[in-house]
Amino acid sequence: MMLTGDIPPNQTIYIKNLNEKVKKEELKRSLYCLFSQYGRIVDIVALKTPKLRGQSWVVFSEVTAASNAVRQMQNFPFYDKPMRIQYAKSKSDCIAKAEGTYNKKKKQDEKVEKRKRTEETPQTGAANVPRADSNGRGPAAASRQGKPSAQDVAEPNNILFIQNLPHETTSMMLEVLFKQYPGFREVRMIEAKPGIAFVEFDDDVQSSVAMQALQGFKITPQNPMAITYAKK
DNA sequence: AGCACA
Repeated sequence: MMLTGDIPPNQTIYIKNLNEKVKKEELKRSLYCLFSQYGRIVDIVALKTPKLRGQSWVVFSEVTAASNAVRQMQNFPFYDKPMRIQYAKSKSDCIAKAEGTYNKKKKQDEKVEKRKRTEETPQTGAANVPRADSNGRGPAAASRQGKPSAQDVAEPNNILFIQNLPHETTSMMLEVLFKQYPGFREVRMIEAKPGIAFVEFDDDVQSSVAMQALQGFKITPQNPMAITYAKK
């Protein structure tokens, strides 16, 4: 159980060992899709600077959401690499700002302190790296109501389980909806069980994107789709 | 391996 080290809980999680080939915007979108099942996401930070590539911070509005995410998504294979998740070491700026405890001057001081420390340790060759990009807020904080409690959320996988469909729904109808998302494979319905369906994608990132996009979609006004990952 | 947000 060395998963989180001894870092105290934080509503921001720090993810490393991410696939560095994935472009920043796509990475943020996929992280958003994957982690929004645990709670409301306030911000996602990802930088591609040499020091920070392959890492991201996902900021939740609640510490409990972060805790569930740390446990349940630990080592989850994401773009072919297992995610390593910990709590972030410090509070995210966006949270400090919301709490009114953000202090710009203090931050600058901390930065020069850090710089000093790294300059004291002998550098092998490498000169100071000029700062590269740092744009991009995370995806807007959209929320979904009626979220199931995080402990009974099925493990993410490439097959979605759709419930609360009107009984007249056909697989053709669902196909039209789901095939607009990349990686779509097929819809499966069971004659004997109206109102539910399984939709398969090539991988769990793609299924997550579709889930996020179509969650709550109404085929009739009385039938908002309830999409979860299928149990294996 | 690597803890930022301007």
